Amino acid sequence: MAQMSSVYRRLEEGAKRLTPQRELIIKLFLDRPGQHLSAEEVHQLVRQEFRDVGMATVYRTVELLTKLDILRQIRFNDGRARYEINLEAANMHRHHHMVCVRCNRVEEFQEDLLDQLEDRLLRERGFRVADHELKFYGTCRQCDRKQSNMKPS
Amino acid sequence: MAQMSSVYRRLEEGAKRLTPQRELIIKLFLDRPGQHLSAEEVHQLVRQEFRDVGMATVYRTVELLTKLDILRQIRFNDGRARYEINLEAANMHRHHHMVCVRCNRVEEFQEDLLDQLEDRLLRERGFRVADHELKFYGTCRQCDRKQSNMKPS
DNA sequence: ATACGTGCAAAGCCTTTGCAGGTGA
DNA sequence: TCACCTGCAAAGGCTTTGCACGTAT
Repeated sequence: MAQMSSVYRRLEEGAKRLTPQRELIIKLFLDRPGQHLSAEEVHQLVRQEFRDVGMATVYRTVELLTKLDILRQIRFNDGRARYEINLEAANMHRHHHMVCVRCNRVEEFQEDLLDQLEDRLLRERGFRVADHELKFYGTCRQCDRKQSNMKPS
Repeated sequence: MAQMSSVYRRLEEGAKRLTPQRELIIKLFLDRPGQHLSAEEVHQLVRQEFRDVGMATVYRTVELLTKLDILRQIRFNDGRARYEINLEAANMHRHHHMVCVRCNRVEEFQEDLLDQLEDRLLRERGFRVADHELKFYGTCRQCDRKQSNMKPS
């Protein structure tokens, strides 16, 4: 798998070892492209295969992987950090998030629209964009329907 | 001041009292449009005029004001919540943020570009956007210059 | 041998909550 | 009076750190 070897390479370049714990955590994310796991969720999943992994290891690993650009940290407004695999480094398009404020599900969408905006920020404001983050909060289709269905009653 | 009376009205509609502490906190934000204060910063500022205000009051107040749409909660990636006055309710344009990853300064910009995107999300995905949030991370003009100046050395 | 990694427990932030006392309508 | 507010202290989450013990090179 091309993604895997790229991940390994980046670990080596960072002079870091590929331990079983790290490998498992990386696989977790590779198996779930587009999922946004909290440290605790990662911990639970890892434990299913490896009983005595500590939270500290999970935190240290996701921090490491984020520094190596293998993961990306996201924060929705629930106060806890979440992580997703950085597919951009694997030549995928950047994506953004739609957070349903009723069911808390997170959907994604692709968008290139921001490129022109970033150019403008550089020209007009001298701000050189390295990364961006776009989130929509609202109601997803299902929740929207439920709400409509309830109105007649 | 038109903004003030609108704020008072919203407090009353929420059946809430305008205590000295609350008034001070609101004024803090009105005096600093476009600043993003953490609870602790608010606490320090409030204390300059009112020695014995507790953190709990600050937290309870910003939570209340956020529910009343007087403030808006934002989270940059430093783990703590920040608050800014919601000028939209005072008929100002929505704005977004550019966070400089070197000096941590936060600049703002206006943007309407997202409207068409929101329309598309509704049509194509059934997602009804209520709120959105766009952040750019990068280097501001000053930090960018410093970096360029250092290269020759 | 030596630097790196790990689990555990403790400590550190930021934030929320319980409570007894105070305050405004 | 009575619901609302407050400060204080304690408790709650999430996250980081110290430490002694492993482990790969």
